[in-house]
Amino acid sequence: MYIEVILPLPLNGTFTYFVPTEMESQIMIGSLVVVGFGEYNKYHRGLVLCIEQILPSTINVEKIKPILSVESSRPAIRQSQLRFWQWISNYYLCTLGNVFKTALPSSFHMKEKQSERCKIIPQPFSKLNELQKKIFDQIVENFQKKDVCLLHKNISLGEIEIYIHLIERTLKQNRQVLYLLPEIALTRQITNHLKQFFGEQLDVYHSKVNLNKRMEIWNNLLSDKQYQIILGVHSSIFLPFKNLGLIIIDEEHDSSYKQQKIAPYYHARNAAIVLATIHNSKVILGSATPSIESFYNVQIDKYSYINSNEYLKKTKPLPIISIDVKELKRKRKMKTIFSPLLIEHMKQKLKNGEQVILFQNRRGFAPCIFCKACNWTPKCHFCDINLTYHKESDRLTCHYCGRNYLLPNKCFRCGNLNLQSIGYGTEKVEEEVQVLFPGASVARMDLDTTKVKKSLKKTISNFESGQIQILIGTQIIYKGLNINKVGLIGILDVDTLMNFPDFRAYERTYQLILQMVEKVKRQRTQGELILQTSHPNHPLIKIVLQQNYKGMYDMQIEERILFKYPPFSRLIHILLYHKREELLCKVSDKYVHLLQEKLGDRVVGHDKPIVGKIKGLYIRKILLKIEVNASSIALRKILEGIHTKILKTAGLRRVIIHYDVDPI
DNA sequence: AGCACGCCGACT
DNA sequence: GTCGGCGTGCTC
Ligand SMILES: [Zn+2]
Ligand SMILES: [Zn+2]
Repeated sequence: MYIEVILPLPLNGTFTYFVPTEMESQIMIGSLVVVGFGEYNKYHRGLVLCIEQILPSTINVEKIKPILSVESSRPAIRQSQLRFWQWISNYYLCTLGNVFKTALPSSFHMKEKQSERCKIIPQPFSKLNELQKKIFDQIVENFQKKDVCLLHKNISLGEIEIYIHLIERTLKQNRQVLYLLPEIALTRQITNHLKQFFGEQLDVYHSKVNLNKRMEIWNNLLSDKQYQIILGVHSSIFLPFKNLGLIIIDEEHDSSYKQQKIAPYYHARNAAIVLATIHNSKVILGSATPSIESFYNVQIDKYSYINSNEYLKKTKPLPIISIDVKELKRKRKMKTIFSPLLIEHMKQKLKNGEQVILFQNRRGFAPCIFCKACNWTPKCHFCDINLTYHKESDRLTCHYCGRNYLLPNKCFRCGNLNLQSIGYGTEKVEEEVQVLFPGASVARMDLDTTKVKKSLKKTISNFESGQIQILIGTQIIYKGLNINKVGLIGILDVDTLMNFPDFRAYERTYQLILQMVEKVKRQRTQGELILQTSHPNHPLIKIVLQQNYKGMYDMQIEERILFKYPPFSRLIHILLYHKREELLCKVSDKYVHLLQEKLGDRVVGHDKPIVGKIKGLYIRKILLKIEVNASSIALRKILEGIHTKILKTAGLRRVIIHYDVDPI
């Protein structure tokens, strides 16, 4: 007996192995086998894709090796999952081996915590209030017509109660539920809440859950033992569900849903919607700031829509103040990075016993230092980027490769001793706060402070208990920080957020600020937001001040139409990496040429990305804009053809090629 | 991807 | 002489 297996490698196609007679009875399609691969017979786990009694004539008999053992005779995946894998591999332009590798719980990350297993007696469901009931009924009604419903959340809605009732309804129909969240840090609260009602029926699945537990969840789902609820992050879309009835995708706008590290670079929200069609399942997308894409799908009647704001009586909007720092600088009133008004409000809030959060999405002390005489700036030797000065470690650090450098005492180019810094990160904010508010207890929360074990948890609990008065942080403050006595959030530099060179920058900025607004509104304390910007009259700032989602959408959708950006096209980034820049340019030109032959003006451009070199590899980026209704299989064939052509060309073997479909 | 083999320049 | 970077072939 011979079998074709998928191996967890970025190689196209399957590999043929021989099955010794004594193992034949254990082999089924979907079984897991252990095989030796390559000259050293490296052990790999393989998935049986098909079984043959006779050897296919295309392969040399002598090459064929026997399998070493059967790891799992029972199929490890369901038939429907294979179709899903195939879709992922075609759409996200990767091999089935890539999908196989990410889909199965791997024993790679061995550092795990013990999962606590406490018996909980399920409580009766709490009753929905009038509004929640209304929305629940509306969702159920919408599901009759459309499979996907976008729920535009509002803080006073209490959507979790609605979700709980929808879950219960689905379980009653003997169908499974997948509840997706963008980040592990957000699962804890929801777990605790859901456990109260669903007890053992709920399982949590993500990479911090220990491997045994993950295997147990996988096997339980395979053996039809119970109908259950899975709460998890992106990877849980690969679990062997038998019969999904509902997928809840909460915070659907969050870009963490997009896998960035290894192929397949899938978007879990979009993939989950495809998974839902395979299962004939319903989908709820929840967000207070829906993504442009999802809201557009509402406009074209693909998704149904419920705006909870329409059901609620108008509450007083949270005060947001914008401060014109350009004007203040001109009048020389910006003595620090804080405007006088911000300082005034901070003093007031602290006097009231309230807390203050200062947001600056940049860690370190200064993002760039330069020579006053000749403008020289220290750069990373391996990356094309300025080094960030970190005062605490007194080093220059590259944020792309992590290398540290000693601080130069003079300019390397002209020897001048006068080195200055421009811009500011959280460390500098912290320092200035300590000068301005000498008595206050101040903490900083960024990648550098949270790298230390348990320090994130400690800072969070110290802040929540009120011991910390002023918290300075990067985006990390979104991770599981509950606030209840915050009187003021100051966004110190809205301009860098807005001016980020990406067509989604305005959408992101809006979402980031309005998510803060939602956080502040959730608490009893009346809070406010202060935005420091140089463009107080910018349309986006005005829209943010009005807290006008539709305004943001209208403004953005116009731009998307004009420049044919998503949702009016599909973007694909082809990223080329190589050590030598000249060679890379040549490949890039050739690649573009070959692409243009087949795809014409869908090849929009190729250039150096903002950071043109990372970890010693130069980078070129080719941008494709593809029609939304184009066949991904046809496209895959074209790209595959060009890919092999390039790699077969003499001298270009070592070029690394990555496809990023629907890049974020 | 990851490994071995073989080629060529450069360094003790 | 030999070490190491780099191109190439190959994995059932
Ligand atoms: Zn200089
Ligand atoms: Zn670097």
